[in-house]
Amino acid sequence: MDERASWETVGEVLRGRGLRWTSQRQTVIDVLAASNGHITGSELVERCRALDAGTTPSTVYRTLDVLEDLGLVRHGHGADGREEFHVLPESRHGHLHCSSCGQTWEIDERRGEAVADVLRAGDGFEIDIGHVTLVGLCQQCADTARA
Amino acid sequence: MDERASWETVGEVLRGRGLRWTSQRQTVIDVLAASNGHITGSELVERCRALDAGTTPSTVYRTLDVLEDLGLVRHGHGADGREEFHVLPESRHGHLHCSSCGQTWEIDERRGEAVADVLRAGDGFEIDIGHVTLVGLCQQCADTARA
DNA sequence: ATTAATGCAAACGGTTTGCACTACT
DNA sequence: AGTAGTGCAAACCGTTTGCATTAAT
Repeated sequence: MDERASWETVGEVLRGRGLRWTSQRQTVIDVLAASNGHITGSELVERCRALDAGTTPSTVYRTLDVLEDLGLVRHGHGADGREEFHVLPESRHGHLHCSSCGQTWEIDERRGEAVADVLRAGDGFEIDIGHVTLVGLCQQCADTARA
Repeated sequence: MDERASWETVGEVLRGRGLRWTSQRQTVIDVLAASNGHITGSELVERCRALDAGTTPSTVYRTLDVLEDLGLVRHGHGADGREEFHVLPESRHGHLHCSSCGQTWEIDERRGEAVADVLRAGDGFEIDIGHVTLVGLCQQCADTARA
């Protein structure tokens, strides 16, 4: 009991809690495992549909809820405000989104810690760096803008 | 021409651009001027309706678009991903939202600069600190959680 | 008189819900 | 058999759009 959830053990963990292991959940897990660590709700739905054409949004979102309970994903919000899910296990990282070129980068743990330090030093705020996507201009676009 | 917009001069600036100064826009401006610097789209609609019961969402959102063109507001996204408008002129600041108690604080310019420095130092990313609301735990809630 | 702006109502996209049905345990 | 999970369709919320009408210039 009280097993740690991971992609391989989700099934058992679910069953251990009286929940069930279904092919739809399998599909969601497959897509999450193949994602690069973050994905929006609707992207997830699309990709699931690619694997299983019968995928329903409601099932996907409901599955995300239980996976969040298990600690396998955490939700946040992307640059445009849409729900975004961070796939665990992974280092707690944040995201940078360039509003000019549209690319997204990760903020590695070290740099995230530095940001957290600044805010903590200010007034003790414990930031959850992974909850939102920071927006701005990447070096390249910033340079272009200055030129 | 090329006038700088401000709450007092919006009317002239609009007219200078061939646009019009209407009572509905007046209402939106009134609400914005009375706001504490940030407000969501739907909040704005509500408050406008309080002043003028006939306020329509479409008009409010369309007005926000032109005000953004004039540089009087900038849009971003709040903790829950909803559109949030920052009212100018004001120092470029960010927001901190405590996911536990729900309160929101401002990140003053100095601290925002410090955060920007960290990211700029990392890879030259020019963050727009005002575009998103950072989420985490305020000191009080963080302490409670630790206890 | 022009044409920008409004109000309405409908459409949108992403997400959530109620409910009868299916299928894991 | 029991009940968690599903699929569907409809509802939701905030926001956007088309279009005929109103009103600022």
